[in-house]
Amino acid sequence: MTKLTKKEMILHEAKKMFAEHGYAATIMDDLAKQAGVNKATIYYHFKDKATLYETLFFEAIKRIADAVVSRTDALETPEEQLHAYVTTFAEVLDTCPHLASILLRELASGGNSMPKSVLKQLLRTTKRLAEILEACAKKRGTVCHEPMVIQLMIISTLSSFLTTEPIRKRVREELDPDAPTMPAVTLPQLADKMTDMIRATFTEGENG
Amino acid sequence: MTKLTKKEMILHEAKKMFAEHGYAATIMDDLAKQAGVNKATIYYHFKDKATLYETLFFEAIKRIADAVVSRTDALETPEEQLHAYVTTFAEVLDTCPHLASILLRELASGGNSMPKSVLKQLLRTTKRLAEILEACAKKRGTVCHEPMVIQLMIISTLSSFLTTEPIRKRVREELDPDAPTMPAVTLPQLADKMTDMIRATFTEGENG
DNA sequence: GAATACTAACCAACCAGTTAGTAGGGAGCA
DNA sequence: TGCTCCCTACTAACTGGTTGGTTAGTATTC
Repeated sequence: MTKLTKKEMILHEAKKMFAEHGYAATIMDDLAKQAGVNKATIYYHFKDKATLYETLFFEAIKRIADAVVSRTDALETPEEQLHAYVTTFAEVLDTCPHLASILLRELASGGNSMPKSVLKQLLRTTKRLAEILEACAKKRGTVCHEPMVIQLMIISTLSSFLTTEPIRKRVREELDPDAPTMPAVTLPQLADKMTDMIRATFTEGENG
Repeated sequence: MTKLTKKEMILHEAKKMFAEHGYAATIMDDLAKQAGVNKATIYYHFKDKATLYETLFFEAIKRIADAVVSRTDALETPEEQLHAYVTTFAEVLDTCPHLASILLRELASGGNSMPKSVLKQLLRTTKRLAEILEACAKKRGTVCHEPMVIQLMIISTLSSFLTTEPIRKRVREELDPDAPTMPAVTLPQLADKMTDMIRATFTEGENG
């Protein structure tokens, strides 16, 4: 690993801290200390706390959107595309688990502090998923389910799976060592399982 | 609606504010103003900010756990129980949508600030779900899937459905009026759909 | 008179953001 | 080569508004 510049150190530590503590509870003095930098250096590189957050959030979400769109575009059948969609989402979240926390927090606050730029990237993925689901539905002669529900399900489930590892550990250690805290499931397995579940909503058929 | 006591007003407004802004960004002066109460009155009724949060969080989570356990206990078949489980979760969250935000935020932070008392209540529901899923699996001769994954999926999906209404509105208004922002789906419908999806994981069979 | 419910005013710590200034390196010039 | 000028990157120290929590005291009820 090559030595990081101070600006990179700030970005790196900020991602961690925003994920761990949330926007409000991330303190700029602490960030400076963590990054091994004078506080004013942060303000030299970034306008203010909000801008720093936006920069970070946008980069991460764009990485997901790009990956999801390009990976699904390369495939033929909508079923393969669906699988690639979920798996890619999972993979990118896994390489940047901080994003999972940040996303969940944004969901929690109803997107209060979600910049428009970020929302646009998110919408890119939603539209891609909508196309895929519609193609799936058409093929089987059923209706296309509301894609945003599926989208929400995918994001929130994958994200919370990643973020709750410490909770599950606490449950095992403090409360009940025999609790069903899914020791064996991995993220790719979860992605596969979710793909299956979504596919099943088509074969099950509509009863509503 | 009968007039609320000051203590009740504090609890009521606090729930709203913790949900909307999160723990750190909820300011006690603002809370006092919102509740129409002197700030010292809050500290007369509650030891400190953390205790207020705990009290509130515990009451809400206990309400869910009680409802889920008693409602599922009253039913015979595991399929009915599963449906009741999801539906009850959805109903209670719906009557107290603030809890959804708070839960998501706790998931996001890996349960950092989750009191043990709350965790215990949550574990009660997880164990109940594990029993139900095991019964489902036994009946069909398949394996019991990791119940905590299903639990996470249920909680995070229902919660984010409730909390993201403002985001979806923003998408429609600011970005794209034709975006697939699920205008027609209601919470009970979502609960039904999720029940179906979970059931499907049993009939689909194991391929791993 | 003692307990309960409440308040105005206060305080110390905290924290986002600023200021005024330094170190160092490169371009232009004699 | 030596000099000035400027620019980028960075810092120690400060500021002023904010915020969790306290205090000392009042009104009311039992």
